[in-house]
Amino acid sequence: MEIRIGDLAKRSGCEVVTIRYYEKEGLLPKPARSGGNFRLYGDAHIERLQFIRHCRSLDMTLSEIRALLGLRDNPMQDCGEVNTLLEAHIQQVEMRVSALLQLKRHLVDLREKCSGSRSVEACGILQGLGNCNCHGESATNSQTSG
Amino acid sequence: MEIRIGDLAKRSGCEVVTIRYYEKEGLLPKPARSGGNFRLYGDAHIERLQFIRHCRSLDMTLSEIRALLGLRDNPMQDCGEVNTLLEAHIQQVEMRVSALLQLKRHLVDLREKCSGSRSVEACGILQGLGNCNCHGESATNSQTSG
DNA sequence: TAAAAACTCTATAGTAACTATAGAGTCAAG
DNA sequence: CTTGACTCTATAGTTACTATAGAGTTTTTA
Ligand SMILES: [Zn+2]
Ligand SMILES: [Zn+2]
Ligand SMILES: [Zn+2]
Ligand SMILES: [Zn+2]
Repeated sequence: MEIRIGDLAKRSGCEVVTIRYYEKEGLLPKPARSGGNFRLYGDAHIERLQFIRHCRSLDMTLSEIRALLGLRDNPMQDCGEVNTLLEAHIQQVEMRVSALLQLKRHLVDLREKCSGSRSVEACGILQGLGNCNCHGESATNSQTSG
Repeated sequence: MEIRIGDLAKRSGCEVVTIRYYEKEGLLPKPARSGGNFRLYGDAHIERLQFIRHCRSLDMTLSEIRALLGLRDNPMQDCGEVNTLLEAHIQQVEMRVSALLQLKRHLVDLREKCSGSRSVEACGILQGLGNCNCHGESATNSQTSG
């Protein structure tokens, strides 16, 4: 039961180019090839790709996923590392959420500063963006982007 | 009162290379140069960079910031567009937060599935990552990354 | 005054996880 | 036998930077 890359893409909800990209990155093993040099995938590939996509839908990085796949490929090990990785990922998500919530409070504050349609020059939003004391004194590099 | 790029970096909490990058991207106008070809900045640059950094700390993209700077540079306009842009940004943040919260519930679910230290092969976490029905039937491409 | 340290310059490549494009080859149907 | 759908490789672009190389400038120090 061998399928081509387009079918694998449909089954996994993953674009064809992305599958080739995962192969290049070493997450998916190189599949067999047909006479015409087309990739041919079997059940193991399908399942592995679904695993990867599931992890991606949980916002894990490819490097985290690589680590999980590595553990999965050595099934005799203790699963403590799996727990550690998951725990670290949960904490990252929590931190990101609280950063975004703080950021949103700030944005909503800013929105209040415009009391209707007037000139850009007088708009409290742009003024608030220019000279702001909401982060403390000087502009800090408290980046939250990722 | 002209300062060099290193001083501007210190004042704005922004790296030197980033300042040059903003110049290349057209967010900061090209400054005057000294005899030795060093960039020389004045008050207008300092204020403009602080504006940019403030917007960045609110997770705005450079393209959003470019739009705001464009409005700021034409002060006679109606400020409706500023409001629209801010509103759209707030909504993006809200969507990202709710996506992350959903994701976190999922991760916490998964964490429950391991009941202590055993082999990777038997670990409920890895099994949960492999065959999961939590998103519905097949893996959907409900990506939340950005 | 000369050497050393600190700063600045340009240009280029790398990061993450893809997406888009060009140009050629393969396969099934009409 | 041609059309269309699919696949192949290789390369460049995306975002907002970061890192590096190699050279020139300014300031500090001996
Ligand atoms: Zn306004
Ligand atoms: Zn602020
Ligand atoms: Zn376990
Ligand atoms: Zn799941």
